[in-house]
Amino acid sequence: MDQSLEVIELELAVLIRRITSYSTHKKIGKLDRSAYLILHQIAVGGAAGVKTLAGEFQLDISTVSRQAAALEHKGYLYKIPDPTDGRAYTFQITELGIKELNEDKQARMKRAKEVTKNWTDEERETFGTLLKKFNQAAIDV
Amino acid sequence: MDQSLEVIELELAVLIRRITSYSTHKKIGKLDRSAYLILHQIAVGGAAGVKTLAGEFQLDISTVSRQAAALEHKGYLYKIPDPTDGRAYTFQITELGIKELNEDKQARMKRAKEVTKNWTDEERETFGTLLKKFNQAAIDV
DNA sequence: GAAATTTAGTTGTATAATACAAATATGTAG
DNA sequence: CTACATATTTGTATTATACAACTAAATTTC
Repeated sequence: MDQSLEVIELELAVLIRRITSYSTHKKIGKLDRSAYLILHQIAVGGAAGVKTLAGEFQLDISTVSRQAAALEHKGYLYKIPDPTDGRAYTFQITELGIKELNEDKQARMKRAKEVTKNWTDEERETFGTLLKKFNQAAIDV
Repeated sequence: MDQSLEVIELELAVLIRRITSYSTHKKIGKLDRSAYLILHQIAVGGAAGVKTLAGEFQLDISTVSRQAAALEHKGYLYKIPDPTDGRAYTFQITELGIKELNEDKQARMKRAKEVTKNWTDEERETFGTLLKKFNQAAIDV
């Protein structure tokens, strides 16, 4: 088992390096990773406030506040005042936001497709499943 | 296949978020990811200059130069002048560097172990293999 | 072989993502 | 009503990074 753990920890470090390197050089679509995840989360989970989003991404509220404001500015999100709490807002995704999210998703899938072009379908399937499982488990570690 | 690619691209984005978040909050050992990868590379692949290292990590030479200088300052690396080229140096790892690298590796493995504590040995094995395969393929994408 | 060009590395500067702290405005409890 | 708590925004500092300018040494060109 230690053998596998050794591979996993090293390759995770390498993966982060590879992907962050890639994303600084060749921008994927118009969205950076944070923007992509925020739009995805809202598209899937519905309107949410910065506090909720920050919790989900384990980011500081101030960071998400700026990111959401930027997305609002670009017309991908709009603010809905909470009718029961004058301090609170939720962000909802716009049509343009959905369009951009989908374009970006296609670009990201394309990249994943290129990288895994010599893989079997089963390998891709398994990789996705294990990544998801890892992420799920990594929430509270 | 699109289904798998969709999972992969999303979970990759989430993974980066999780891990970078983790590493800003709970520092693993004394080494950040760059430092860890540089020490690992030199420990495994032998002494190397900043240009070589920068190529391997797809980072700018100036970035690696600073990182290597920091590691030298901490006593984890030392500089060896290239006898055939007065401009060039290679960095070699010190005993202290090896010690620190191993401690860090243990800490990283421990974290990977925690995250995958409910996995089967086979899943860990497969995950490591596919991560490695993905990284290998991602070099030239 | 001197001048021009290239190369290895360092240092200066700018940018972007982030956290933490302070500020604002609204809500809730005593 | 006053004090405290909460949701969000804004100010400031840090860090990792890239790009550009620089230094010194090597190589090429004439």
